[in-house]
Amino acid sequence: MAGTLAVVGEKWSLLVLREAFLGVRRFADFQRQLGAPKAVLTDRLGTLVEQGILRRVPYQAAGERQRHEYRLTTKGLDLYPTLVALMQWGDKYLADDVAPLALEHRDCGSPVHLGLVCDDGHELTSAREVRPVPQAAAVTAS
Amino acid sequence: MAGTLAVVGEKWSLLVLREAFLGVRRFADFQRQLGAPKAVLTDRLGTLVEQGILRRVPYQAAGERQRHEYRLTTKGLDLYPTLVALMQWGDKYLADDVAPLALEHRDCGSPVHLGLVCDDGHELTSAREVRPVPQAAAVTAS
DNA sequence: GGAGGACAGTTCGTTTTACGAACCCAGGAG
DNA sequence: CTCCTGGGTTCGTAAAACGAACTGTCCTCC
Repeated sequence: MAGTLAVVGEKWSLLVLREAFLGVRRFADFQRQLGAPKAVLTDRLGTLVEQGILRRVPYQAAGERQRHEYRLTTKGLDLYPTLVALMQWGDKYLADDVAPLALEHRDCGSPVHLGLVCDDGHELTSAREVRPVPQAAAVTAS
Repeated sequence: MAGTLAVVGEKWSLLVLREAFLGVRRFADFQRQLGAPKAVLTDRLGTLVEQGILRRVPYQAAGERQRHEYRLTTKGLDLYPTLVALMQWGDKYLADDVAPLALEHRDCGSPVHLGLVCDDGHELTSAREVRPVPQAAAVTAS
């Protein structure tokens, strides 16, 4: 967890990723949506690319010179639950004036939410139902 | 989401909460576990209390003077999925040398994981299966 | 009753980081 | 040839984080 935060815990990283999930790909659009200083944005996009969370893909729009855009990798897509978790908490407790975003299952149209589920199929409602069990490190030596 | 990050997105906040979920309650213990500067810790604990994520509870251990400890509120407990999301991503991609923590359902003993589920009961495997639908703000007017 | 020791902080000076504004460069459009 | 846009870089300043030292209260031990 500490490691994850070291990777995406800097000030704008997760917001950049949110925009990426919403389809933003170009530098200027990130900048407009977030209002972050360009220098910071350059740095954040750079580290996200370094970490393999985003890719820089060259592309060429008609009648424009070559540019590159930023797209999520699988590693980046797997951060989705984190974003959703932050979003759901915010929707529940912060009651922003900004409209929340509903998520629906593309296949069936039902609303989607994030839940803790156990391999027996129960869905848990509270953190209290979870017991943390420290694991031995993956030691291969005797 | 931006709001959530404004609340818990500062540098040590989520790590403090992780420790809180693992049962840490006292200032000195947080400090020892995290190695954060005391000034920062004071500040983070303060804002978390202000935000109603932690409570400061006075208590008195046998043969000690009165102290106060920090405990999670419901609002704080509801951040658990966020922490789990960060943890699972880290376990998957970061392969720290530190031992991961397994989570099991207190009732049935099965491992617990975080998943996106829709109200029809499907569990989704990828962010791609989700369609974000912008909501109108909660306007009560016509 | 005085010394020493947690515990829970403050205070202070230094180093990082974020911020905002200005500047730079390339390619197309007019 | 000049202007505009996209994607940056380079400043100087303002805000955080850091680490070490200092404060104060109560408790135990001598």
